[in-house]
Amino acid sequence: MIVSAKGRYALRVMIALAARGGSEPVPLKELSAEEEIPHKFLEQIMTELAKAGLVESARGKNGGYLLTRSPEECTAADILRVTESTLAAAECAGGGDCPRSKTCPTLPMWRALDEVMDDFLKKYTLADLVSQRA
Amino acid sequence: MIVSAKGRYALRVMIALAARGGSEPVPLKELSAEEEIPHKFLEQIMTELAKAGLVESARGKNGGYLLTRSPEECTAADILRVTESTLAAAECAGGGDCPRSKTCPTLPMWRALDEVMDDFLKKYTLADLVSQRA
DNA sequence: TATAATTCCTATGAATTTAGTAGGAATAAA
DNA sequence: TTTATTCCTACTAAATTCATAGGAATTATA
Repeated sequence: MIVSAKGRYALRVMIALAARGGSEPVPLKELSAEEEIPHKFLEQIMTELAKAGLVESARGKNGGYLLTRSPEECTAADILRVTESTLAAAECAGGGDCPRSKTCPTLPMWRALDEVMDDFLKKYTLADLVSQRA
Repeated sequence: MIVSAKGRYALRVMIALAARGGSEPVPLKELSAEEEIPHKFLEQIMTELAKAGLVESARGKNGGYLLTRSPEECTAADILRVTESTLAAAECAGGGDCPRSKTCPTLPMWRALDEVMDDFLKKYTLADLVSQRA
């Protein structure tokens, strides 16, 4: 049970963007260097974050990425929901497709765990996380 | 972020054993059929559970598996700790090996999430789970 | 003692997912 | 027109997950 590198990278990049606080787009190249994330991999991640509306991009020279919301209004849950194919603890938790779902003794637990995790991750905003930096 | 099939199988098998409540060893064959888990895969899982001391095995004819503790004293956390290679939300959470760990703004969150999940899973005993069955 | 039913052990393999790479087209500033 | 950037599509290597396979060791019982 683990958060993927993609998810961890996404979170770190978003924190880095929040820490800058600026209105100037930050080029991927800088983010990649700063956070030591492979350039092309980060490119894919930024694309997903942009599609989800968490960042916006500026193309061409002097382009880059910017947060679309204030750091107080963007949570770890928002970000991880984008990059993690599923945030569910067990895939069953979503699942209408499991034939056992009607009588499965573990399903309620998985559902409850999902909620606990989601509630937890919602409590951490980018603003909170930036202030954690040493 | 997901619990593996192995972990889900393990939990279900342990619940099935708890539901029987008996002192007769239950052969893997029955568990496999009842829970629709591939026989040879379940064999591996039972071996791990046995090594961890959660079940004991009886070899030879009329052999099988038995819980070593009462269902009230065995939690979902105990079981998943055995089968999930890591229960940690992010691998960093364990990590002395990450060079960022000293200043990483996300590490405290991952650690806290681990604790939340572990506390949650500790609250579910096999006795609780058996009583959830329809 | 033979037989049948079981666990134990070791190895292998297929499918999926994850993490990363590659090359170039489109866009925009200077 | 050059340069710096994002955008798009495809590919690939490695790891992990989910099994499968075959037979050895052990034990009850007829």
